[in-house]
Order: sequence, then structure tokens, then C-alpha cells
Amino acid sequence: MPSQTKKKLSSAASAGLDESVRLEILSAAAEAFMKNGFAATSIDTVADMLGATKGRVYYYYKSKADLFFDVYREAMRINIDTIRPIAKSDQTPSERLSLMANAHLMLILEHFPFQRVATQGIEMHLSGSTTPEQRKVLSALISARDRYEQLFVDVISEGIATGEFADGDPRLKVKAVLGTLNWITIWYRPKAGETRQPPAKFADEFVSYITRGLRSPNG
Amino acid sequence: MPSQTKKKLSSAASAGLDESVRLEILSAAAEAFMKNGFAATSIDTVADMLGATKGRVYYYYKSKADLFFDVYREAMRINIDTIRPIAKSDQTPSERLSLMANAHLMLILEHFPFQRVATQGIEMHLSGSTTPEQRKVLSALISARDRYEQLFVDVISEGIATGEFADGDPRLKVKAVLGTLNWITIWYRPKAGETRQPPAKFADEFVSYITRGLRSPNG
DNA sequence: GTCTATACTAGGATAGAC
DNA sequence: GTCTATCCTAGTATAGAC
Repeated sequence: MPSQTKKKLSSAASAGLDESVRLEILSAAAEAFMKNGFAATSIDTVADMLGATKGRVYYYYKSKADLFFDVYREAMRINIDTIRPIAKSDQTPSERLSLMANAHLMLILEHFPFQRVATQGIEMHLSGSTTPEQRKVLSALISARDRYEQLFVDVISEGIATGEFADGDPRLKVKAVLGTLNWITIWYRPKAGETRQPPAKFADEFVSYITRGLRSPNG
Repeated sequence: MPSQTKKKLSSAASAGLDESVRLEILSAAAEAFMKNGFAATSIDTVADMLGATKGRVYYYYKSKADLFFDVYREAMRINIDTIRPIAKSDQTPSERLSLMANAHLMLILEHFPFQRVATQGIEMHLSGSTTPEQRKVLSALISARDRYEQLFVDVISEGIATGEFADGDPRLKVKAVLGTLNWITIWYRPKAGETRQPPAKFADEFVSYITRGLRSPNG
């Protein structure tokens, strides 16, 4: 029996349902959240972008918050998967950090809507009015973000230890570094057409600002 | 006739009405917008914080957008008034820039809700659905922000010219600098009680990161 | 000037048809 | 699985009393 229009597949693989549909919804949602923020985005709008109606969205996600959370989770997954190998590679701390900063910047540009959502923050939304299950999800996401930042903290701590980086609190330094980069999601607006343009110009400017900012004066 | 409960005063001074009430509303609004963002903030909430009802707020502001705009305007006013004198003082570009960065950081901490609102951005809200009058206000605010950033651009350009700062696009460098600082409004949450604590620890960390980041390698 | 209605709409969420 | 129809709440904004 070939040619069944893809049905549930192995119920094994499915925490959820049709994976490709889920991703389609996810990226429409990311774009909507990027443009209008969480509160101002309606499920109707997301559905419209898919040429569908609410029904479709609510079949995959039981609430707007869940949808938002899943966008955030996806962003963190991408980031950790990309940056971790660099953080763990065997180069000097300052070499690794340059590469990490550069890669993070590229991730921002390539997955702009997702990264923008990630910077909107999650704590602030749904103040108080969250269900217990959502609280659990929320804290899982927060700790994913912390794990991501920890990759940077570790490399910077090493660099301080070797004397490559200036003394100081590595956690604050990470905030400085990620602030430099994540702020891009606030002021930069990629033209609709241009995905994946590599604006080498500003990548270099930012990365060298960061590495100089960290480097020890007597390094 | 003494002891009139403060009435309209000289109608000359009043673009608006009672100034002190307006400021009270403004700072309650700033706090609400900081916590929940524009869309998720209701006028009822703002009124509650004042121990009043909507009526009071709508007497001073004809829409939520106007209220938001006024918070933003106030933030820019504070920033420009504080930073401009430093930018125009007669010290070396790198001295001035350190002072400007430090002052901007202090402004963030002292007027946290206002600064947080300023970083939420204004363009994004009310996409499309704005009245012509609001569009005018909006573009006035955007140009206030641009004037503020220009203070930094000018100093950095000078510093590049003198060789104190590394070569590169001054506009990008400003984004890097302000990103480092403004990002604080995203991750930092001041304890309810502590206004005006001067966490000298992290001020120094950030300011020296910034100055090293800008400085010419052979400076 | 501030309050208490009240009108009006957008939008989250669900039920049930197909 | 997706759609249509509907419920229901929250929240903007206004009118009119005090």
C-alpha cells in the first residue's frame, strides 16, 4: 500500500503529530512574534500566514503560550547545537570565543525571527496567570538558556585563568558579549528577500569589538 | 483668595493640565509597560497602581498609545539632557566616551522603567493601525532617538580621526556600545526597594569592556 | 477632575461538522 | 486533520453623573 498521504507514521516517533506541519506553524509563528511581540500576535494572524484557520494551529498547540514556548525552545536548540562544538574544541580560549561570537552572530542573521523571539524573553509573559504545567516548561526553557550562556561563561573563565582576558566577573562579561550581539535583533531589520546574506562588514566590526573588549590590557 | 486646590494655573504653561498628576501617571505607566510590555498592559492596571480608575488616565491621555509615546519621550529627554553636556565637553574623545557610557549606564539604573520602555522600541507597536497624528508623534520620537545616538556617533568619529579608536563604521560601533548597555534592561531586574543603588562593580566592568572594545590596537 | 456605567471589539479557546 | 461556528473574557474607549 504505497502513496498514503502521510498519516500518523510510527506512533513511536511522535511526541506530536505531523512533524513538517509543526515546523511550518512554528516558523510562521516565529515571524509573527518577531513583528508584533507575544501579546499583540493573534493565532488568527499565524493561521492566515499559513493560508489556514485557527483550527489547524490549535490542533498542534493547545495555547498561544505553548506555541511561543516551542519557538523559544527551537531557538535554544539551534544555538546550543551550533555553539557547543566550538566551545569544546581544542583551541585557546580567545580563539574559541571569537569563533563563538561570530557563529552566534551568524545564527542571529540566519534565523532572525527565532532569535528575535529568544531575546523577547520568556519570564515576562504570562505573569502569574500560568498553569502548573506551563511553569514546568518555562523553567526547562530558562535552564536551557542558562546552559547556553554557561558555554560562554566557561570559555571566558578559562581565558581569565590563562591571562588572555582581563580580570573580572565572567558572568557579567557574558552579558556584555551577548548584549553586543543580541541587540542586533532590536535595531536590525533584514530585508524581506535577503535570507543568509553574509554582511561580513558588520560581523567583523562586532567580533573584533568583542575580542578587544575582553582581552587583557597586558595581553 | 488663597488655598485654592491647585487649579489650571496659568493657561500659558499648560500644553496639558496638572503637571504633577501627569508625571504620576507617567511613571506608573512606565512601570507597567516595563513589566508587561505595551500590548499586555491595560489602562485599568495603570489606574490601579494610582489607586484610581480609568477615568483619571483618560482625562490626561486620549489613548494607550499616546501614553506610551509620552513615556518614551520622557526617557529620551532625560538621556539627551544628561549626555549632551558630556559629549560636548572639552576632553579627549575616549575620555568623553567613557563618561558617556558610564552616565548612560547610571541612567538605566536610576530610571529603569523608562529606559526599559525605550528599548522596547516604538516602531513595532501599532503596525499600520495608527492615526496620522500619531504617525507624526512617532517620527518625532524616532528622530529624538537618532539625535541621541548621534551624540555617540560624533564622539566616536572624532576618536577614530585622532587614532584613539580603531577604524571602522562609527554607526556600527555605536550599536555595539549601546547594545552592551541597553541589554542590561533585558536581563537585570532591580529589586523593588533599591532605587539608585550604585553597583559600582558592574558599572566598571561594562565601561572598561566598552572602552577596550573601541580602542585602537596600537593606541 | 475623577468616578461609574456601558458600548463595542478583538481575540483565546472549544465543539462539532466534514 | 482542518474548518466553521460559537462562547466568553478582557480591555479600549466614551458618556454622563457627581
